[in-house]
Formats: sequence, structure tokens, C-alpha cells
Amino acid sequence: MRSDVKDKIEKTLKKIIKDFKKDVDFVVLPSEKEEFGDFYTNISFKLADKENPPQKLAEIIKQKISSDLKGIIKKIETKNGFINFFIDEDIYRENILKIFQNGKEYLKENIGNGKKILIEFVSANPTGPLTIAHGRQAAYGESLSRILKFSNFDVTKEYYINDAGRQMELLGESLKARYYQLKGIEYEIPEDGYFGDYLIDIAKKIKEVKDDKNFFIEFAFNEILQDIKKDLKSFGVSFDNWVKESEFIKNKEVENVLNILKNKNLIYEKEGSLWFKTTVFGDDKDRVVVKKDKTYTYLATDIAYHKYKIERNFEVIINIVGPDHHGYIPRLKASVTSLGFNPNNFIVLIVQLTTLYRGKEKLRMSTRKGQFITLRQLIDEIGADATKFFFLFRKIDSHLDFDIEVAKKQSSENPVYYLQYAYVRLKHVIEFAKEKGYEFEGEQFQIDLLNNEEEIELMKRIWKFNEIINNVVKTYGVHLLAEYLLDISKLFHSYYQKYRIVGDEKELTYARLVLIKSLLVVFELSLNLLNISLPERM
RNA sequence: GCGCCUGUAGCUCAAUAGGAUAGAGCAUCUGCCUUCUAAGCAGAGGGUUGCGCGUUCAAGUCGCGCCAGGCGCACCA
Repeated sequence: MRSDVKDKIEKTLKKIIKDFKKDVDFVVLPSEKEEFGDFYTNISFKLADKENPPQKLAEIIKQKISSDLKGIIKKIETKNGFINFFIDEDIYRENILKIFQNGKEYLKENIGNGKKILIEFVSANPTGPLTIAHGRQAAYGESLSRILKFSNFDVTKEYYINDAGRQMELLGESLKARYYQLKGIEYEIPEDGYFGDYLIDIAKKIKEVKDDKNFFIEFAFNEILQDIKKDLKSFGVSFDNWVKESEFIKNKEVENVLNILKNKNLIYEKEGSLWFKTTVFGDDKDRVVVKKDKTYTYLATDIAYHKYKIERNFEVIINIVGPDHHGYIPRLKASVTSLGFNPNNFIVLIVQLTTLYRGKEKLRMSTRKGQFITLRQLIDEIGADATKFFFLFRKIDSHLDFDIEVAKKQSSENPVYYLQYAYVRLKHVIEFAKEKGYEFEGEQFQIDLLNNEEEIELMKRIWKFNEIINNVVKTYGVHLLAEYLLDISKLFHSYYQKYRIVGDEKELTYARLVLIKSLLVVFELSLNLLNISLPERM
């Protein structure tokens, strides 16, 4: 496996670094260019001083290590002070043979060691349909969860429902207004209420108004939540838990946690309200938890929610949020820290906004005013896979521009189809081979017949898979996997065009089929991790 | 005013802990279907990485200062 080889190089270098009586940090990284081999290290730069320039040290180090890495490294070269390692190609061949034999299990690496992680994401308020911003968070959160799970983290996906407070009342009032308006009775939507047309559709579903002051709230809430769940489902996103804010009020957990903080001297009264001393933990100012009217702020219930997260013994708590919640992070950090959780294991990932365009027109979004393109509309217009891929192959920090016109027009040129097409071709080649009588049972494969430039390049890329997954886990950069797959697709399409896989030479055909089959494993797995579907044909 | 994010090819974006000559796709131009799917392939052009200083053997990447855009800065959620 790739990471094993890298480890070996690192260990060997660490061993010889002792001879230099200097403790320095160095890296072993994949080379960017063919001529620099598969890995390079900058160790000689780190060890260099006036008497010993990097070029000289590189030579010395090279002499010291070459015998240690026999069987793995074909040759070592020094250039400009760097040391470049060229992997023995048999390593690649062995790798694809293992994948061919064991499938995706062979690609699994135990990075997480069963560590319990909670990932809370989307958590859109049940006051309207999911927007494109939620879509990006949903696509990202789902894929990240899948990758972490594959790497042996014990992942729990959670959605927090804000079903308490003033926003819900406004929602109820807005629905009530729409209901009476439909009856021809004049009734105004509150000024800061919800003006979206979706409430008209929901109002139409009301057959009978029950005599309950919460009737409209509950009706709207249930309808909207149901829609949210439906949209997520058609987007391939699922959750293990749905946690309701209102529960923490009902079961007195908010009261309870505020008492705990009171006992820690972190709560005080001022101007008729209760304040949480978040400044103790680095926030700009203290925050209100109980308002003058004696109701809780959002923060109060959120502290209770995070206590609930901590109680379930998660080692790492990840919150995926939009940039509008950025100012809120110090408060949350203060909350978990005050409850005894290590703030370094509390990770807030901010997914930047997507700006929608229709041609040149920039679309401004506002849930309350009812002006927005919903995730549903986007899925209907562009397709779930294409929409997801648009989100996934950019890193979350980028503020991305999404032109609906372009996405629609180019739907068949969207990169996602390029990947899927490669997958379909791979599958088809294997089917075709079977029709021609190529069965895999009991064969001895001469995989050293895989020796042209393209084949070695493809095998190298397959060998790189683990490194990509490692990087995704380390940086939470799901886009790295999407890019990897795009890259490998390109190589495959090119290879497919240039060489005949199922040909007349039996041994060569078998060797190539091993390559194709291992590629298929990588594709199936990667597309699954990205939550993109595997078409049968295109 | 303060905080976070962003600024890279005409457009949309990459570039692992700072590494060697900054890469893809789209768009543009030129070629390729009698053989495993042309939603494909081969080739070409396209750059002062917003600007300036600094740190370093080495800066798109780190630090400081500007400029531009996005999002926040509630007893809303």
C-alpha cells in the first residue's frame, strides 16, 4: 500500500538523520513531475549549513539509504538538492492484483481506529424549503461522513431541528394569513413573516382548522419537515438522528445545563436577563441566555444540545455550518469548553455560499421574502448527480458561482458525466470480455505484460488512492477525491482510445483485464464515497 | 470600525505541512468514428497568482500593510 512505502522512506530517513545530530522536520511527498520520480524529500535543505550545502548532503544521504530500500525503490536520484525516489514498478502491479483479488476491502485503511465522531450538518430551520446553500452543505457532509466511515471512524450524522421560538410563531402566523387569504378573508402576513409561495401550497392542504393555538405552527412545521426529508432523500443524504430543539426545553435540560453553568459561576444577571460569561473563553462579549421576557435565546437551547452531544461520548464533534454562523462559533466553543469538552476536538467547518446566476443576473436569496431557488428546483433542472458534483469538486472555502443557464446548457458536458462515462466503459469492457469467453477463474495473470507508459501511469494513479483518502481525512477536503477521480478518468479514456483491451493475445488481454477490474473497484468505491450514482449505461 | 472567507488563464476552479518549469475543465482553433459506447481521443494558443514590503536556501502558500468582493458583528434562528 502506498502509505506503507512512504512510511518506510520516512523511517529510513529518520534513522540516518541521527548521524547528523540535528533534529529537523522534513517531508516526503509525491513528486509533481515524472523526472522527479514518485516521491521526493527536502531533507537535505533542512540539514544544510554553510559547510554542507544541500547538494552535497543529498549525495551523502543517497549513499546511506539506497541499500535499505531495496525491493521498493528502483532508483534514487539527487537533483537541485532534492532526493527523488523512483518506485519499483512491480509494487504497482502487485497493488492492482491485490485490488483485483480483494476488491475495495484492500483499499480500506484503518485511519480512524473506531474513533467516535458526530457530524451535525444541514440543520436548516423548518420554516421553508431547503436552499442551494443547504444543498452544498448536505452534499459535503454526506460525502465527508462516508469517507470517514470508510476510514474506520465511527460516524453519527445528525440534524438539529429548530422547532422552538419566535421563528416558529412567525411561521404559524404566516400560514394562518395564507389560509384566510385563500378563504377570501383579509389577513396580513406579519412584517417579518414568511412570504414564500410554498406557504400558499401548504395552506391549500388544510382541510379543517383545529381549535388549538399551535395548530398553524404544527401544520406548517410538519409539512415543511416532510418536504425537507423528501428533498434530502432524493439527494441521497440521510441522517442517523433528528434532534428537536423543543425537546431540550420540555425535558428541562436547558434549565439543567444553565444551573450547571451557574454553579461554575459562569452565569450572571444583568438588566433583567441572564448572561453567559463567554468572554472567559475568548468571545468578544458575554451573551444572553434568558431574555427579559424569560424565554430562552437560541444559545441557551444550543448549550443543552451540545451537552447532549458531549454526553454521548463523541471524541470529535463536527459542526458543518454556513458562513452566516461564523460569529456564533466563539459562543459554541465557549459552551462545549465550559462543559469540559476539549475545544480542539470541536470542529466547525464553514461551507461558503454559492452565488446563483441565471445568465448574467445574480439571484439574491431570502427565505423570508420567498425569493430563492430551492434545492428541489436545482435537482429537477440539472439532476442530482450533476448538482452534487458541482458542489463537491470545489473546496468548501471557495465562494462559488453557479450559473444555472450554463449548468443546464452544458449538462452533458458536466464533469460528472465524464466520470460516469468512464465507469460505464469499464463495466462494458468486462462484459464484452466475458462474451468473448474471458473468464477469470483459475487464471495465472502475467501482469508484467502491463508495461507501456499509459498502463504504468494508470497503475501509479490507482496506487495513489490511499494517499488521497488520507489527505481528505486530514484536511476534510472532499474535493480532493473528486479531482482524483477526474484525473484518473482522463487517463483511462485516453488509454481506452489508444489500446485495445480485449484483443487476440490471450495473456495480454487477461493482464489488461486485471487493470480494468481494479480500476472499476476504485471507481465504484470513489463514486459511492462521493455519493454519486453508478449508471448501468449512458 | 472589528472578525472570518475569497482574489490564480477570457470564464469556473485546483495546487498535501512553504518546495523544482503554477495545473485542470469550459470557451476558442486544428485533426480523429468499418473493430471493447465519440457523453470519447490527439494537438494548439492562453499567466507579473489583486498590489507592496518582509521572513526563508525556496512564497500562490507564512507575516505585516493596502485594494476589491462575500458573509457576519442581536435579549433573530
